[in-house]
Amino acid sequence: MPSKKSRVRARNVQTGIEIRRRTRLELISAAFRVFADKGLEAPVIDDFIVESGLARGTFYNHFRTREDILKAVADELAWEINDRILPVLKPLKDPAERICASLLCFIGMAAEDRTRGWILVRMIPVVGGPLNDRMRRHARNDIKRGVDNGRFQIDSIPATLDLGLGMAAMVIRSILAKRVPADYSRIAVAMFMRSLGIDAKEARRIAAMPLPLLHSDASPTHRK
Amino acid sequence: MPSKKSRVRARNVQTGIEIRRRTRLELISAAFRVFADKGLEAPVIDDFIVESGLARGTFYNHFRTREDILKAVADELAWEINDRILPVLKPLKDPAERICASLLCFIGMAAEDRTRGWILVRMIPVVGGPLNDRMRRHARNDIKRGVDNGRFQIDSIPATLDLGLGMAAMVIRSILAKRVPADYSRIAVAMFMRSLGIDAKEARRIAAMPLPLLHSDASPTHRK
Amino acid sequence: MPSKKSRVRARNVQTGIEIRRRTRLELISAAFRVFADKGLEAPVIDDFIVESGLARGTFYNHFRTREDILKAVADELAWEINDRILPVLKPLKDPAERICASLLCFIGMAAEDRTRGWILVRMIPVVGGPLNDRMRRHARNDIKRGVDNGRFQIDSIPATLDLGLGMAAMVIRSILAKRVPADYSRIAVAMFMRSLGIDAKEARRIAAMPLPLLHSDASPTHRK
Amino acid sequence: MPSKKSRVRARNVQTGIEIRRRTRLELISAAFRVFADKGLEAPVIDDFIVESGLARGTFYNHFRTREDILKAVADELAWEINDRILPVLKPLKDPAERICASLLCFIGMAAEDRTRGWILVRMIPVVGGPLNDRMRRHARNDIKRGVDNGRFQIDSIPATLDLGLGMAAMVIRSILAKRVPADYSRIAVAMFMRSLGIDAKEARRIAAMPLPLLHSDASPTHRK
DNA sequence: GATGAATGAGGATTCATTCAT
DNA sequence: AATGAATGAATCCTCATTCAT
Repeated sequence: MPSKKSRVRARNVQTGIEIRRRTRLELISAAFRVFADKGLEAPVIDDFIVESGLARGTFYNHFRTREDILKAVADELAWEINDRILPVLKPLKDPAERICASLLCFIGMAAEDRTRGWILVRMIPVVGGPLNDRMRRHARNDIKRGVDNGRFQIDSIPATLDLGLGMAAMVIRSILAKRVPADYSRIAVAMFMRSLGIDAKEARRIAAMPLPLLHSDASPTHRK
Repeated sequence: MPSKKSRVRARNVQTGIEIRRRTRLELISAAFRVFADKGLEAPVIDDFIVESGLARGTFYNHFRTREDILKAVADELAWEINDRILPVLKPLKDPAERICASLLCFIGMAAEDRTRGWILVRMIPVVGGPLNDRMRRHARNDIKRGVDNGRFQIDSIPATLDLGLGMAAMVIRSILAKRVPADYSRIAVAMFMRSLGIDAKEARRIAAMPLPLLHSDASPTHRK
Repeated sequence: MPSKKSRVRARNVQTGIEIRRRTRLELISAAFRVFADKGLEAPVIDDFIVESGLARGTFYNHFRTREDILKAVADELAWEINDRILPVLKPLKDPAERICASLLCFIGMAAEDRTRGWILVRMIPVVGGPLNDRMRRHARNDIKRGVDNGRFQIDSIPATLDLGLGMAAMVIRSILAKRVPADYSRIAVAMFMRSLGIDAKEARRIAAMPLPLLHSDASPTHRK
Repeated sequence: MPSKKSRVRARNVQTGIEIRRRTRLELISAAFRVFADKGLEAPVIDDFIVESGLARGTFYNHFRTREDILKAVADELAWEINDRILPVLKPLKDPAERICASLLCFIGMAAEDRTRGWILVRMIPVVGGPLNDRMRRHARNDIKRGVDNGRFQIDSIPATLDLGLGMAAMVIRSILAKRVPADYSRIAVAMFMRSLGIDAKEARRIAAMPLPLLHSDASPTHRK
């Protein structure tokens, strides 16, 4: 049985770790806003400090460079997106439907929050693929299963990813920068489905699937 | 009839403009070499000055920031690319072939020179469309003609551009960053053709067209 | 009788001189606006060039330094002010009235045009006395005559000038910067008259003299 | 009762603030010496850094421009002047004597040190009134009391301030720039007193009051 | 005489990083 | 762990001046 002293010690350590975690999250969230505001290259470490209201030294207690914190922000983002996409994918079996749903959710989430959207637009060409390993695994699996069961006819999985991601980045960009029709993302995703070998009619049908919180279904939050 | 004075004046101005143009070009060309050498982020304005052999003030007479001169380099690049694509397009009548050739040439030229490639990858999401008006006009015309003569079935021209450009950017990126097969760009472009409604076999056939100086045909210069 | 040739030559020279004079005036007038806008120290030569629309070299054909053109502007100003004050003084014999009228006109002209006003406020402490010799001569003469005929009792002419000029500068400043009553300058000048030995009632009477275009009589042009 | 942690924290913050204050004062004092040495316009930021022995970045942590630090120096000066004037005023009850003493001390201190003098001459038209709130309060109170007890007959308090400050600025300027008699400031202040309604003889009597360290009593430091 | 392109010394400014508290 | 003052190398930028046309 642990002594009283060691229990107190444990709680203190616990609290310390907890505080540290929170400080870290505050820095990440501030950095998120800063990157959204100024792009991925312009920000200087001072911007993160000012936005977070924390001290200069605190930043260096958690991150060493701008690149470091950008990575943390991107990671945070990828997890958020995963968390929103997975429940939607759960009931879907057809690889075509799963990929379509993933892309629509992805685009939808980006369009729903300008900050998040611009970070993604700027990050996709930098990262050059799905934002984290979990996403990458899911994408590859779905594509492979579609190929295996004859739903897709494609010559290269990397090329498929390039096409899908490139499309997504440009569509998000268009939604953020221009006036586009409400079903713009569905049109673009349907086109992409055809490049996998799905015929036009079927592609349109799939891309019309009902989804929570899509750009096409609800007017996006337009915060600057 | 212009007076002697005004003629002299005109010549002086002309000469001035000519000198200015040349200086500007020299700066742009030096900047291109610098970007090639150090990447897109590292260079400082001093690098452009040293490389060009011109004066510090001269740089500021022509550009205000690093971003500024990068944009000028990209613009110059767009014109070069146009100049390379147009002769290739000349003999082609079929809109599908024309679009395919444009994309292949574009990707090919980008892949052929790492500097050029990274500049393009970086500029595409910034510009959000064809890199200059001439390119944009050509692209739109070909798509429209394809739609009119029944070659393409698409629901949105902007979505088509987003798909094509996004694909191009990511493919260039993959060629520059990863090991990809020699015919990678042809595979990706063929996929894109299918999203326009071209059937798979035909798409592959078109994408296999012979072209001068393509990534598939000549190994790219791999300077870092 | 001059030959035709020499007459043409004469006209040309005449025209040349005329053009030069006009260019010079244009530079001075541009500088006037610039000094008013940015103060006496901030402007750089480029500001004069941009404001005038003339060429860099042209500036150097007429002036060598910023100090040079400031002097020219001040001179121009002094002449303008003289030209407005002298006709007003002409009918006045009493030195008290003459000095009062001079100060009121001076303040009035400064208040009437913000540009002119701020230049004067900024110049008075720099010049430290009447703006040019003609003004200085007039002021001294009037003070001396007032002393000689017993109208003024003062112990020092320089101190009198310091008091008058200092008052004028601060009053102009107040009119330009704060809300002051319409007869503010008349109140201040009346106070100044008392320091010369004029009794209060008389001072107020004199300071109430009718004058053309005074801040107290007509609402000033408030151009920025 | 504050926890040990918060007490430690408080001390740390306290110490930080203390250090910051000291650094700031060191910069201001170095700047004063630099202004004394080179005049008000010539110094460049590097001069302040070298003179203070602090780092370049430290300057920018406290001030943004040369004008900024000049203002800080002037402010410091205003406090010093207050501190010198107040003990002199203490025994004086008569508002006329108090105002007279204030002006004489003010002019005297300015004349006593060229740097201080030129800074004041330059700041007065910029600030347009007493240099800080304490001075302003004192001046207004004395004027009001003089009006209330019938010692002064004036029509406007702001005009009185304009007259007094304008006079002081120009008198300081004259003392610094020209050869003037030893009792110059007393003559000018006596004139000013008359404009408040004090009769000539009384004005001269008051202005002759004995004062410590006046221009008339000690020859000023004439460093350029 | 007017023009405006180029020049480069001189000075201003930033910002990643350290470190005592 | 958090803080924030100080640091100074690296970099940016201005602007008076020249000079060929």
